[in-house]
Amino acid sequence: MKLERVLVTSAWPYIQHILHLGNLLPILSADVMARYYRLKGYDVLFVSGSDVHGTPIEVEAVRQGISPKELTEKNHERVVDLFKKWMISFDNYTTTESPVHKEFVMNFHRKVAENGYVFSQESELPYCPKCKRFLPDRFVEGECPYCGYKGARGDQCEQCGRLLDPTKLINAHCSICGSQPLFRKTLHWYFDLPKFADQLREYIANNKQFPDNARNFSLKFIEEGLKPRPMTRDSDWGIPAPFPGAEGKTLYVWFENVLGYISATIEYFKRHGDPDGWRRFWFDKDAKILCFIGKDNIPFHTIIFPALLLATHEDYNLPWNVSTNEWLNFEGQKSSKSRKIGIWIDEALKMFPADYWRYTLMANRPETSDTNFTWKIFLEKVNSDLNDTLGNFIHRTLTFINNYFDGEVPKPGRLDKIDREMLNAINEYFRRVDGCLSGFHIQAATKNVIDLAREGNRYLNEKKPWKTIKLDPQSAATTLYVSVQIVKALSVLLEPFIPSTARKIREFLNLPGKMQWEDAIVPLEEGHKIGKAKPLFEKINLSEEELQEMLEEIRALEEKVSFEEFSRIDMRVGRIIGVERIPRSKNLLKLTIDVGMADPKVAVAGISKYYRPEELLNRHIIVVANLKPKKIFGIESEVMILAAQHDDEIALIQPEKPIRPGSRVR
RNA sequence: AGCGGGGUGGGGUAGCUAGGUUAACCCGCUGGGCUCAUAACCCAGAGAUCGGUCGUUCAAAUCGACCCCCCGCUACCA
Repeated sequence: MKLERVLVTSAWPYIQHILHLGNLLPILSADVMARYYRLKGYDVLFVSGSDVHGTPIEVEAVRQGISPKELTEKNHERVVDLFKKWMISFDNYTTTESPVHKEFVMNFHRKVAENGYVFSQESELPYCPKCKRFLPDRFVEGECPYCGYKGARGDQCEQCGRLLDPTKLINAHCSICGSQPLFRKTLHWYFDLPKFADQLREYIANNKQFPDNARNFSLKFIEEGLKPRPMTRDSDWGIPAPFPGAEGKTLYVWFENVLGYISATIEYFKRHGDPDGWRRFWFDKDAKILCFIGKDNIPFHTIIFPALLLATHEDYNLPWNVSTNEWLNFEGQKSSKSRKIGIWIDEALKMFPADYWRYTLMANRPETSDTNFTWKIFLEKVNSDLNDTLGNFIHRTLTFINNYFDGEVPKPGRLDKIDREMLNAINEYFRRVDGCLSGFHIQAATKNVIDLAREGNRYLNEKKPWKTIKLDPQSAATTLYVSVQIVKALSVLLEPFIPSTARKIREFLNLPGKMQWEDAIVPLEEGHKIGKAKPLFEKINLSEEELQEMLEEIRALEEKVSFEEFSRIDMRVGRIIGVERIPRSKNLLKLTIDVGMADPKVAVAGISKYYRPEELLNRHIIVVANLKPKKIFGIESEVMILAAQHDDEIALIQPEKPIRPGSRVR
């Protein structure tokens, strides 16, 4: 049998902020599908990355008073960590600053230009003399010349809806600093999109997978007439435009971030010592490119990206499907960082485990229309679906087997009609979930998984093994044999959606961590020993209001450390009385530090690249004295020394004059 | 303004592309059952003529026209 090959991608998030739950939808959807395909044994690669270029990021960096590089490196690191906690199974999550990406993009566009699809043209654009930058239309604000609305943006008036031009605004000002923009002539490079109209129309019309929202939108878009698209920006932060005469210009983000799908594939295979491996995904005609995006990204994925690929004349695979989700609103309103509407992915995990959110988001995934996240829905999904229906079914089944059958899958007796129907139903639900997922109906797939657990509960109630165990033990054995097969199926079927929980169930069942999709319907054998079950979920006994308060408390904590919290950190002056290198480590020193107590304390510090042992001896430094001890390289590190770090440079924090070791720092 | 999507029992979500059995499912509500299990589980019932009007048809939630309302997009908010 030929191995199916799928490249799963999710839109590259802008990371001027941490993402909110809505931003996570395409990523989470892609993860569900990537996990599903891996279980099916397909050759899968799941890639994405942080989009670190673009004006919103520059503006946010200015606001925070740091460079775009600093801002995006900081956020990228946080986001990578968060995706791990959300169990997003990326094979490669990179950034648009990756050298592989930059090099690939520049070569790519050189080719596109050589093929004659790029031309330059002069235009007058708004320029802010104070910010020293050209302003994208939406960063120019002023009075609408039609309706007089004061907050109109240069691209459109939000009041009357008319399309505007920054030159038309009355009292135009820069939305960043408020000063009056000048109009300056500048040369830009354009991508000759109209040349691809026919090919694109055919590509979109013939694509059977595209969801209706993506197809209709795109066809309409082409019908209305494609226009050449500006590819360059007057900005330093970005990828240099590789066109002759375009020195000092960078590529507009939408002409490089979508190419990240390719460069991230290249980067992955480079790292794995197979530099040509990426071609199997991008050129072999049986490989499929599957993109997950939010609906605002449709034209970039169905029009611009395919057109760019066509412009190379290299026969790249075009996206096989662009699975597009609608918006997730929060209690009826759009998520907004500034107005603090919505839930951010770091906050969410401080409230509840990732699986609670993953399930709620996928069970309520906006597929045909915008949906709402409300605390009411969250409570319903977690308490009712996960805890009561799913969790309790698994718990009652496994507990029964432990209590009455010594923890062994019982030997079934003669199967009656109900038993046979139940076993058939497992296969039926397996097929349904499989069908839903292969058609990208993720919401329906979650429903069918939970429905299987519901069937299980119904079956148990009908068979009443707690009665038959006394009157007809063989019947009880049969019932639990059947029930545990449902649990087995669930332990696989749940994997794409709530992987941590699925893994826990397999641990209860003494099954390996890695399974195949088809294993869901392979019965556990009689006599198979299972473990003790514990509740999989915890019911949330909070009201909607209390949940909102909990979120706000978490948010408040994030912003400010209370004095009490700060006071818990016991910082002391210490004197270094012993230094030794730790063998086999690259950068570790074992420091013995006098902190004013009878016994000196040990700190393992990663500073041997920066300081020689003799430089450190007898120095007064600052330590955190009440840190939880941690073993590093087999040595118990009891305290932590403080140092400032910038890039590859570090500086130890020292008291400004000698003071008795053990003195408190506050 | 144009375009796209949507308006389905009290709340939520399917169904509509290929019109046709009693409009499905979850939550909630009412009544009952069970006691293995996580105050869980199961059964039964009430509750919508599918935004409105007109039309096509033997037959429309499903197709068409018009209208009302909501959301999104319109090229730098998933």
